[in-house]
Amino acid sequence: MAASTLTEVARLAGVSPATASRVLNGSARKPGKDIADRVRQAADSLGYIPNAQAQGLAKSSSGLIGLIVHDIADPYFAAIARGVQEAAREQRKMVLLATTGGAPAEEKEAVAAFAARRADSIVIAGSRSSRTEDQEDNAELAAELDRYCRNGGRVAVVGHPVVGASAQDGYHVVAVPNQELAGALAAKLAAHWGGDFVIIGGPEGLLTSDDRIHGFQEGLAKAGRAPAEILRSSFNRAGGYEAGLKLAARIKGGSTGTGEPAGPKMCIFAVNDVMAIGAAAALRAEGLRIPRDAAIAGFDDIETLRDFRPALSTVSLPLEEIGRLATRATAPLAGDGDSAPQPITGEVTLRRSTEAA
Amino acid sequence: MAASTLTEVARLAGVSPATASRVLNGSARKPGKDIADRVRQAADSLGYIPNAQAQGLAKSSSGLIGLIVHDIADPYFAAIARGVQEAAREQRKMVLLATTGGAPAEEKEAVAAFAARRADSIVIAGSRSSRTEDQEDNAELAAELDRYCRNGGRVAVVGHPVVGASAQDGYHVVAVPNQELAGALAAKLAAHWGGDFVIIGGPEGLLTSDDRIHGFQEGLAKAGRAPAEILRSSFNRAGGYEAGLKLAARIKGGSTGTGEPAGPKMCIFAVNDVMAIGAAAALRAEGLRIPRDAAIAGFDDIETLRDFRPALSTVSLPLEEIGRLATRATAPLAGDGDSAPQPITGEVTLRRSTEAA
DNA sequence: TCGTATTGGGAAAGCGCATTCCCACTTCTT
DNA sequence: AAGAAGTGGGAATGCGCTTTCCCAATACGA
Repeated sequence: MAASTLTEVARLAGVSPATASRVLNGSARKPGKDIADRVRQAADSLGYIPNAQAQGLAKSSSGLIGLIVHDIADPYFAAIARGVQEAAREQRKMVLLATTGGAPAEEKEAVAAFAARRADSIVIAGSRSSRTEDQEDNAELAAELDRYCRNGGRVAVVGHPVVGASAQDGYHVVAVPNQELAGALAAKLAAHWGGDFVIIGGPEGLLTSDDRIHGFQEGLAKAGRAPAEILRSSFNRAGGYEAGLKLAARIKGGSTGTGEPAGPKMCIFAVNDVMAIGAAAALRAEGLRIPRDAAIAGFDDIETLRDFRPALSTVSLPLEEIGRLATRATAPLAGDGDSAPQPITGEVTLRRSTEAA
Repeated sequence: MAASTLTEVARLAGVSPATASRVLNGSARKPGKDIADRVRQAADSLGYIPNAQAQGLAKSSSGLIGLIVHDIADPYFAAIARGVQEAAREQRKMVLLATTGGAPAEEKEAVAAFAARRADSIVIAGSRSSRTEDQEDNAELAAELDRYCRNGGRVAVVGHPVVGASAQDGYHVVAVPNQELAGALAAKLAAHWGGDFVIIGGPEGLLTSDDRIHGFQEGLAKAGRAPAEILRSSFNRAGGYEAGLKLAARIKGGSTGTGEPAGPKMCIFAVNDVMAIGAAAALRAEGLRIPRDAAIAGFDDIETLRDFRPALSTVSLPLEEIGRLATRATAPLAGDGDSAPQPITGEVTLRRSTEAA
């Protein structure tokens, strides 16, 4: 038994497919009440479910929102995804998910796939890369997005515009003030932390990471502090752990042999919470304690990580809201309010992990 | 400028649409090399992207996999989603996401929506409910799934079969041995824990929760221990916290006033990690320490929570693998190996949180 | 009363593609 | 060398739906 079609419903109800279509799937013209009832009854006696593909083909709009993330299991993206999902529901659309690991080439594929499915809009989350090795892929991604936009697609990207994408109609950027916030964090930290600062960053060229590093250094400078040393590693827990190990060795190297590290305590800023947690784990594994032996701060304020002890100082970002806003920005009706910059604000949240002993 | 169509490509290449279709979108018949090249060239000079909707309509299959979860931001589901996503990629399909908060009525909606989009298969993660209030919705969900299956859809459900769904062709269940594992956890815990056990469970009728509770009690019984008291609350962190507060009061109630709780220490089993973390946070907020004042164990071994201190004893579940297997089970080719039960195995993982002082 | 709007339903033409059938042509077979 | 088998391309149909256009029937004003 194949799914029943509109035509079958129409036949059962004794009307034309056109009429059936009009009553079942919202149309401007509303057929008479009696006829409508007959059709509706026929429809659910047959268990009719409209074929969205056919509908999409006919009115060239699919009711789909494409979401591109690096990794859906990363709580950062998961939180954004929840927001997107919520907004999608408001718009009565479904979300199509693509995970790319952050590679521009994959992102381009995803955009093409979304375009193929005639997704009404695309939301791209996740850091952009400005590495030279990604340059070509970025260009292709930009081209793909361009074409998608020109064909009436709407796209919103979280954080930075795609490198090389021309600002276009239907192209929105939800700007996240990474730099400012990192600066604010540095300022607050500098206010009651006398020691050196070290930054654990992602690979060079990861815009989000670079912005946060940059902002942090700026904040330090404004506070009259020397710039922090920068350790680069991968943008995830493993990267944080690895960097943490290095720092632990250094901290212990200055030890006086009493088991107590010597020298001024170090304050570590990891460019995201997950890395910070990794670094903290490494320190702990090396027998160091936080904040006794070193302070540590992250960025994002991931919900799942809030129960971590010592509580992590970080910058709270309204991730879910970001997802929601990005999605709403792509809603057709949002267009008239035009590209009013929806301002995302975060908040420096100091907790136990950076308390001076 | 609208997206270019196959016909336009064909015209540019000077061939018929049929030929163009054959060369561009895999067909059994391969046109001559020279013609193929011409077509391909025309295609990418026009930036042709096949319209997946039209393709789907024509061959009635969409290349879509529907995934139903309670909440994508819950790390449990996020992990499963990652597995699904991976498997989908293997099958060169995209995943369509629906979040339902666990309500059977919403799940039914989601299935209908997936059916409308002609998703090739549906993966349902998340606990089933057997509550009487959900009975009706469950029946409707089952009916919807039934219909979907009869129309050639394939579905896999993680954990328990949907209540009332008839075992059918194309209907797979990825069974998770919650009960056995909970029993094994109880056994191990009982082996070196003399005090009382308390279970923090989800609402009654949540099958996953009930199974874990049941299995735990069984394990206790086999070890010759009295059954544990059961506290019910919601299946998330907040629920765990709430229950933890109650338990904290109880623990402190027995206090001798020295700040040290008196009486035999209590071992808490929360039916999932997130609840366990919530409970632990509550105890800590009340000034209690783990495992000094109480032991606590969870279930799932959520990756993000592994850095939590004291390290949480739990049952490791291969969440990602579960998602992968569920998705693969719905792959057409997986059908010939028939419904060979893919056995999921977990592992009791004892860590610091249940160490006797 | 006739003629003009207006309403309400049906017929038909796509939407963009896959695919079946058909036809012209080449390559073996005996 | 003539017919059979095979090859490679095009015409046409249909997937299930929306929508424009058309037509009959009713409503209205003069």
